[in-house]
This record gives sequence, structure tokens and C-alpha cells, in this order.
Amino acid sequence: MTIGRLAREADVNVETVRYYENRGLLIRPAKPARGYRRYSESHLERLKFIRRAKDIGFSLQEIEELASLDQEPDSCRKACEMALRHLHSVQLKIEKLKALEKHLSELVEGCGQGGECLILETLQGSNSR
Amino acid sequence: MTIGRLAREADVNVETVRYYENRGLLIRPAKPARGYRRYSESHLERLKFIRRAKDIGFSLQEIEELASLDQEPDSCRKACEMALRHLHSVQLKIEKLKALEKHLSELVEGCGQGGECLILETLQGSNSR
DNA sequence: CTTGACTCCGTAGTTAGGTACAGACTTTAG
DNA sequence: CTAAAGTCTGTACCTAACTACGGAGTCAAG
Repeated sequence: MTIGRLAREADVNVETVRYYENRGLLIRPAKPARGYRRYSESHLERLKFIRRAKDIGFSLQEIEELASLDQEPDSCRKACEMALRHLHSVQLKIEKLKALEKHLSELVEGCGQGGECLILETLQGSNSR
Repeated sequence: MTIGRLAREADVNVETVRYYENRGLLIRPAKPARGYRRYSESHLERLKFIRRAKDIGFSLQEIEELASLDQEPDSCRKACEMALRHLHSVQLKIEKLKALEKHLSELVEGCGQGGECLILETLQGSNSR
């Protein structure tokens, strides 16, 4: 498989494949001297692994760790730990955004109610609420 | 007020003040030739405005718009529209994160239940669920 | 008058995750 | 055989919002 084919199959950009290789996330295939990279099914699997992990929201760094677990004895426990940690960070983000949402929707609701602009007042620090 | 004092009062970095000036977000004070910038109370107010808007999650670009509304006739309506738009984008983010949270917590829950690792299987694309 | 803190400006580096390009080379279809 | 499409490398660019740095000038206290 050439790089273009590989990229199409995994639905990523050719440049992205090379980027992953430079990062050490994908193993660069021993290329048949003087020519192009040739990829096997296993490269494709690895690339799809990366794409899926990315969809779940892991960073490339975390993906590197996940991928390196591959055949380790304790791999499942470690993977689950990472997922749990990731879950917590997602939950934290959600909490923060919810607090922000609350604040914002209060501001928006108060909009046009009184004589003054709640939003502009808040930003100007003259909001007494 | 010198730049250092200003920055301390608003609890931002000196470099950040200069950065805001270069972006046109803060008006650079007419400086007394051959010397340092001198800031007034109104500069400080403006800087605090920016900091508050940032806390609410507006981008610097949006803040530029918000700040430029200042004395416009329709300023409140426009500010409220921006806040509403921002609220929607926050809500959208929350929805996405919640979907992700659901997915992740299912994976984490299935962890160590069966013989195989649900997480690693999912990443490898061999998860039948 | 000296020393240390502060400020000036412009440019470059940071984070994450790519994307774009230049210029050369190779491969493949017709 | 030729032309188009694909691939190679390395470097630069992108977003956002700063942060750091170098080397010079300035200001205030003792």
C-alpha cells in the first residue's frame, strides 16, 4: 500500500501520516530503497487505532502510551486507568462549562429586562448582582 | 500609572498588556515623549473589562467587538446577541462532551468484566458492541 | 552617583495537531 | 514516450493567547 492509499483507507491526510511518523506514533516502514514507503495491513490497523483513540478524545501523547501497551501483561488495567483519568478530565470540563453556562444564561435572561444592560454592566464591573 | 502597576492592578502580565496594545485591544496611551507609557484609571477599567470578558469565556476577538460597542445606540441588544451566541456554543460543547462522557464511562465500566479488554478492543476495532 | 528595578521594542518561542509548499523525483496510464 | 498523478524531504505556516528574551534606555532610592 502506498501512503496515499493508506491515508484514504484510514480517512486521514497524507501529511498527517507523515506527521505521525515523525512523531514516532507510526512506525515508518522499511522502504524499498530509492522509492516510496510501502505499508502493510498492520500499519493500517495501527493508524485506525490512532484515529479511533483520537475520536474518544485522547491526545496524541496518550495515544502513544495506549499504543505502546499493546502486548504488555497488564495492558488492560493500564488502558482502563488511562480511560478513567480521561473520563475525569472530561467530567471536569463539563462541570466548568456548566458553571459558565449558568452564568451566561443568567446574563442573557436579564437582557432587556431592566433599564440597564446587565451584560455590559457586568463586564464593566458595575453590576451589583 | 506605569505599565507594571497597571498590570498588577488588573492581575495580568506586563507582556500581556503590551500584547493587547499591539492587538489594538487596549489603546496605547500617548506617552510623554522619550519615556514610559502612563496609564489612567480608564485604561485600568478597560483592562479589567477584558479580563472579566475573558473569564466569561469570550475570545479576544469577541472582546474587541464587545468593547467597541461601548457607546453605540444599540449596544445592549448587540451585546446580548453576542452573549447568546456564546451561550449556544458553550451548550454545544457541553453536549459533545456529554456524549463523549457516556461513551467513555461505558468503556470504563466494562473494564475487567469480561475476559477481553473492552477499551483496547474498541481501539483495535474488534469490539462487537 | 551608583545600583537595581523598571521599561522600551521587536522578534522568536510556546502548546497541539496538523497543513501547505517548493522543488525534485518516480510511477503509471494511455 | 509523455503527461499526470503520486511521493519524497524539509521547512514554514496556521490558530489563540500569550511568554520569553536580548540589549538598550530610564527612573528612584540611598
